[in-house]
Amino acid sequence: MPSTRETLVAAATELIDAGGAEAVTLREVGRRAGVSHNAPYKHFQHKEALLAAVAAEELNIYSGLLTLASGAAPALDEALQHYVERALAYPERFRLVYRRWNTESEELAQAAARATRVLDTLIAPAQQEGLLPAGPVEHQSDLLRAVAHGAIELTLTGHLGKRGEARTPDQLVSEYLRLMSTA
Amino acid sequence: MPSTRETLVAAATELIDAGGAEAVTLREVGRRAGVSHNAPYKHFQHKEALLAAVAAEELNIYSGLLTLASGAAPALDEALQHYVERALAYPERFRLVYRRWNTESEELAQAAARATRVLDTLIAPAQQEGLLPAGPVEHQSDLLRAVAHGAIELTLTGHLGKRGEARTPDQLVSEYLRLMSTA
DNA sequence: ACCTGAACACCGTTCAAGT
DNA sequence: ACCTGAACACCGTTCAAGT
Repeated sequence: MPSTRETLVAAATELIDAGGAEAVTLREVGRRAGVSHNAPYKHFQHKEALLAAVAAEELNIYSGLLTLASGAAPALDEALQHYVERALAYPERFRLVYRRWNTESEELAQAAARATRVLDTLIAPAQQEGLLPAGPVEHQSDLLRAVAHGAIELTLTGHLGKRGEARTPDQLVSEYLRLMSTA
Repeated sequence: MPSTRETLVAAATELIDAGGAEAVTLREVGRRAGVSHNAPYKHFQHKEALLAAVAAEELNIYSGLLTLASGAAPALDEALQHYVERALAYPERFRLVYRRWNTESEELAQAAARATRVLDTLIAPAQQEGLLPAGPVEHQSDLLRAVAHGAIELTLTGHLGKRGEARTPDQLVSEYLRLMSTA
């Protein structure tokens, strides 16, 4: 049976999926977990720390998707498709992960470092195949993250496709890769 | 002398600049404007409508920057630099503009449509000079917006440059344009 | 070590009442 | 037409007290 802490994280995740991070109240989390409205304080320093735990969990899932796409060295485009797919499946978790973090969380910092590392690892092989331009891995990695993040975020907030053509983030990422490729 | 409505918008903008949209309370807005805590309801339907007014104002400034960069037909890169500069100068307004809007605001919808139109206008000339790939204007426009938005947002939230190299959004946008250019 | 219930200082929003 | 003050139903957080 799950610990109270796990139950609290699960309840918070439910609320996030249903209405976003702003819909999370410790009182409702407590209610769903079957504890009092301030039991969370025995497991987390404050509300922000509970949210950080949810964010770290989701971020680690992203890292996993970028890793195991096809065993050892997943193709970059395939890995990115999985990432975008996950973001659109759990949009409110995505937005939580990329919020400005108001609290210091070792767990979250490590998850972020891992995700960055995992993506970086996919860059060099793609460059060797001519799928991405040459140059510092960090540059290609940052640009790729900017495109993917911007496409997802603008779609989720409804700021893309105001002209009615309804382009999806994965189409944008694919097009980016196509334009960058010399292969 | 400014109307009460203008005073309220100014007070809200101050609070946003100081602490982000979440730091805005109608009670503090009223205090700064020298009115009661629910006077805002005589000018705005609810808090979200007040925030929408601030967002529309800033969005129109973006459109202006993209337009008048050099009179008639500003260079794309120059226009984008001004846009990025503005976003970094008023980061909390930027984040407000690109929030998901929870309220229907005609003012805001028009401001957004104008901004989209203005950016689209810059694309075709850039394509003719070989600065951007050929193809539908909407495609290049969406990609460009994704890169710029992602670069700015990831920087503001502290999710870029975890490796310590501290690349700025305008560097990323410049690099994007450089890689896309065939001129 | 973990949890509860009352309390505190806030919120956004509504409403009756004033000018 | 515009504003006020009291009230309502919420919050996050703290604290003394219980097991």
